Amino acid sequence: MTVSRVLADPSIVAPETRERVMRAVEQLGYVPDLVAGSLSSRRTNFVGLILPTLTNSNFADTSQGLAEALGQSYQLLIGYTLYDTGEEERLVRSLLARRPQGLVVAGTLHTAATRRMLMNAGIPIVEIWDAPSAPLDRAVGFSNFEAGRAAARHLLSLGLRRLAAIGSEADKDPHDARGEARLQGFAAMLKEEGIGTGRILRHGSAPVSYAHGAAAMRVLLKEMPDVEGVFAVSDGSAFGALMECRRQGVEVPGRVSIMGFGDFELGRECEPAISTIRVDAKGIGTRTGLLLRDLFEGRGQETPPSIDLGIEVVPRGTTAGTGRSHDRNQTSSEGRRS
Amino acid sequence: MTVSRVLADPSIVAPETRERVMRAVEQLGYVPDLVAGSLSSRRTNFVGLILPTLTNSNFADTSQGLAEALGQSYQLLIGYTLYDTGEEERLVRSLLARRPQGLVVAGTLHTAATRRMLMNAGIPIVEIWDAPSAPLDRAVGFSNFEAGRAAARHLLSLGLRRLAAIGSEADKDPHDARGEARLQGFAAMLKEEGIGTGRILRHGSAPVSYAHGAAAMRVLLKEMPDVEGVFAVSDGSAFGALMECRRQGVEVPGRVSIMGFGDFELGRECEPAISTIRVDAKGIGTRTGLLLRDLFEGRGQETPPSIDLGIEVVPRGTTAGTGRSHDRNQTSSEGRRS
DNA sequence: CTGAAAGCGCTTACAG
DNA sequence: CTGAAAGCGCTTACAG
Repeated sequence: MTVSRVLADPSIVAPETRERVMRAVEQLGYVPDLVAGSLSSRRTNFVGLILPTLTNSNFADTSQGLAEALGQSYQLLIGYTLYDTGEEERLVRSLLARRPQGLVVAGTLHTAATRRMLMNAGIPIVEIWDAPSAPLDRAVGFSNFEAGRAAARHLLSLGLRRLAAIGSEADKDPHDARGEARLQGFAAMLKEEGIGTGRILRHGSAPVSYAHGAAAMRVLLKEMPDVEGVFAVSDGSAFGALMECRRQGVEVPGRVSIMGFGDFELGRECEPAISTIRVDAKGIGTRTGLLLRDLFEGRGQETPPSIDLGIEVVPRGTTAGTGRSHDRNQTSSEGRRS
Repeated sequence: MTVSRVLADPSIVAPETRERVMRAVEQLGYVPDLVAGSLSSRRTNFVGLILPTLTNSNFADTSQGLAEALGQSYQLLIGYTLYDTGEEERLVRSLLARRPQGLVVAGTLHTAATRRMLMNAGIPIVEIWDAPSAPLDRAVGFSNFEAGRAAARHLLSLGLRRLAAIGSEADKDPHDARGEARLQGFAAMLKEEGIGTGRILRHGSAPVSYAHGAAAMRVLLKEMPDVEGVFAVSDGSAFGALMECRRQGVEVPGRVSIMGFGDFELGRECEPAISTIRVDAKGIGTRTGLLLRDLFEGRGQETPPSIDLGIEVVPRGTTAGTGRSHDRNQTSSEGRRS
């Protein structure tokens, strides 16, 4: 028990004893067993993290941010759902069995059993990558619906009128609820402007990436050859669409403007650079980590349950005006909302 | 203890008792505490995974493969080193404290303390993403040196002679030992062919990605304007180099051929598609997972300590011959080695 | 087939 | 400032 004290807080042990213990630890290569420690102290220092996939630079950034903000004393327990609600339920159950002190979920959060388990877990639950007004417990994110609206508003502000959006199928099981919210925001904005809903193309299943964007663009160019502006629900998909245009000799942004989402490094480094909606992916992780540490230490009760980190429109090389812009709305940025 | 039996193996409990237990479990929402279970059974069912970074699609693929092969009963404990050996040591120590049953390391594996801890851990250690002839314990990967040689051989076979390779600085801490091995293999091949070592440009620090490739290419085009072929140590870097060429109006592959490494989805979907060296990133994870399960169950002792999954040259749109190809070596594939 | 006992390796009070 | 005792919630033999 004295060893335990030396390792936990050396200052409360007499210098001479401390030295003796340290020497023994060194010689034996003693590494304390945190499994036993966790059981005894009822603190595992685990934080569970549930993501749809890790092959998405945004989610990778979020988990890096979370790991950094939690610091060395907490260990992340990561699981992937592949956008499947059944898999998510299995994952929540097995993570909870490890007795994490908090659970961070960017999954689809669907089955009733999942919700019940989360509610009854007795630990802080943080839903990330969306900012619902009434989260299960807490939320850190932004409004995906607003992101879709902002994309539409930007394309409209350039004078473009024949618009489309590409995402994945919404009513199947793997499915991407956040991407769907962006599509709906996009359609809603067009409706507000009284120009129909545009063409909302739900193609293939989540997760969407390069190949998805290329395939969807191929379909779109065939069925709507005069399309002027396209919003893809992720930068990966936007990149695929851009490459498909290049293959078909369709000029971007000359003939069609393309707008992505997520501000991936890929889009910044691409030539032309991809116009996008920036979200602070790493910041979502960092903010979540800080919130959890507060909650673990009994602080943070006054933090609002839903934290909205906002979005920002970033116009770059893949969008351009038609010349006939009769724009009422010239803003290129949503700014920060909270 | 009967509850424990029902949950572990229902068949050994009388049907009636079993039913009673199941009903109670259901009603109470009982989730067994694996922390206590682990301590008692001395099996945590944890597998530690140490990666340089998750923001690299290859490593993300490897971890997905590993997770799938290990299956539901094992939980991955993931840590990032950011290519820093000190961070790696800290990570190994804290992972070992969780008493994993196996440890998978794609880190840089540098400090003496790290090696000592790994040797004394008493669990299977699998080094991945390289296949050294004498691993610490076991290894699953391929030869990075051979990958570099293969890249050089491919560029030479196209008749290109003014060659260069771009990677990151080798003698600092963060540094990428596997990327460096590729550079050295590249230089070695050129030497074998008696045409010097080419220009080996070690620029910036690991990890290398899009922006790195662009910056390195900028430097290279300035100091070696007549360069004919470039090997980048990752497809991310190759993509950045390709974009930089486009910005500067340098035709690829017309004026300069570019070759990457890793066969990222990005390179396949890019236009022109990036010539690369394919490694089976997900397969490395899968193979490692299967090996670990064998070892956990007392099998797999006869498996060779070092498993080489081989590499394959994949010529695509960013490399083309000069016309003056006096190639002795037309092979476009390394095939599978073991 | 089921239950009582011991113990996994720590931490947390509690004495001294 | 340091040590002896109890206990965290399971699993593993061992009896019955």
